[in-house]
Amino acid sequence: MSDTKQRLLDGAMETLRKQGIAGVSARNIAGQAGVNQALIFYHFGSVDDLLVAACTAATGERVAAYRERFATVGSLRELLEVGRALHEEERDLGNVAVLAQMLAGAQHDEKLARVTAETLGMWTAEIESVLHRVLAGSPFAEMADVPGLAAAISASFVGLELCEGVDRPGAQRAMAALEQLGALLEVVEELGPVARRALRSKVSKAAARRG
Amino acid sequence: MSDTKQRLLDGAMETLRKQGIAGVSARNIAGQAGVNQALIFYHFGSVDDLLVAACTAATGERVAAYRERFATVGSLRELLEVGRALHEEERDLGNVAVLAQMLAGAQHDEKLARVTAETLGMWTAEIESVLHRVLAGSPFAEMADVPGLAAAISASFVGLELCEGVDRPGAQRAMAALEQLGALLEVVEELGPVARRALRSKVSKAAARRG
DNA sequence: GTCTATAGCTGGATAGAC
DNA sequence: GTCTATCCAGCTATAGAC
Repeated sequence: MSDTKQRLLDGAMETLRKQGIAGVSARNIAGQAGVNQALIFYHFGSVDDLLVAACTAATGERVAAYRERFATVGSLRELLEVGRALHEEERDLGNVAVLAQMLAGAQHDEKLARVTAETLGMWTAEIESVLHRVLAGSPFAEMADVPGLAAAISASFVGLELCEGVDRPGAQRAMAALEQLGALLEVVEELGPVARRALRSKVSKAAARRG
Repeated sequence: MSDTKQRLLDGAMETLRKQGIAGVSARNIAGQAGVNQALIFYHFGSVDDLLVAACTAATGERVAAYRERFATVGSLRELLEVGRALHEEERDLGNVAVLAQMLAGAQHDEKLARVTAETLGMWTAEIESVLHRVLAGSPFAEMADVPGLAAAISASFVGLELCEGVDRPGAQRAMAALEQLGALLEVVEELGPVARRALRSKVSKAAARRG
């Protein structure tokens, strides 16, 4: 990978971070990367294609960096703790913001939508594998839709990041509330058989209502 | 309110809906509204100010329209059901998408950030008041941070909307998983005193860890 | 209040020198 | 591979006729 290509990939991410999807342009990215604007078209063909390439490359790196940390998680509470730490670090690095901006842009950009779905999928798959491990042998494992739960967690983090940008105290309170919910789930895991049966029945009924 | 001003307000929302925050421009909005582009500056001063005005006006209308429906909610499960119905309707109308685009734009636009925080706050306040009513007399009421929970629910809906744009099946599965979680909370509400004490203790410990 | 016209800028993208 | 120069479209915003 030539130095210029790498600088452009980094510059694209940095621009998305600092200026958002509305601020992405060939000139902004080239300025951030410290290279000539025309090189974007020489190396990547278009701004859109550079953005796609940059998102693909960046996410692979981040997920790999966190895989190790996810591997140490052994309970729901720990998952939420690691999740919060991860969210805070990634937020400070600006990476959750990048994903949020990608998602916003992807709503009206087919190519960006494809790569963003992949990016999101990488995180969700990581969360899902942790959930499977953490929920092994718990009453949830037999009734919960683990992939669905993983997707819900991903989505919530994205939403929290965006909300944090306009109301930081509110978002932090929301994160704390989700941790309370995690603590609650742990208690449910330790329920006796009667309550467990009632639980399963209720959840089944809810599933039936959805059809 | 003159017809032109109203057309511009509607046109701004419609543009945000159809083209996203990156597609917002005086020409796009005026085209959508079917009026001359220069009138934006005559009536609102700038595109940014029009956007702010439009968001303010539109949200007030939507929240008022749903207040009645929220008022009939009497349980957590019902809240999730109304929430899902509301989300589907608002999604089809494109209103959640508008909020998501506003949040994305607000990350790098001070004026938009202020009005978006207000918009988000209106929805969160509505959810919060329902939560207070629904949780009255339940074990949650004494320990849960209801405003935090309301903020978490708002944030999750925003995240789900964005994720739905790139992975609809995944987002729908996530929504279903959240409903399972709601069914679960209802069971917890019916716990006996022993489990309830254990629950409170766990949640307190989690709170202490957060410091 | 609404229009046309336009200034002045920034955008994507390309041609062609080196 | 990288640069300069440039085209043309689209952008915000204003001036001035009506």
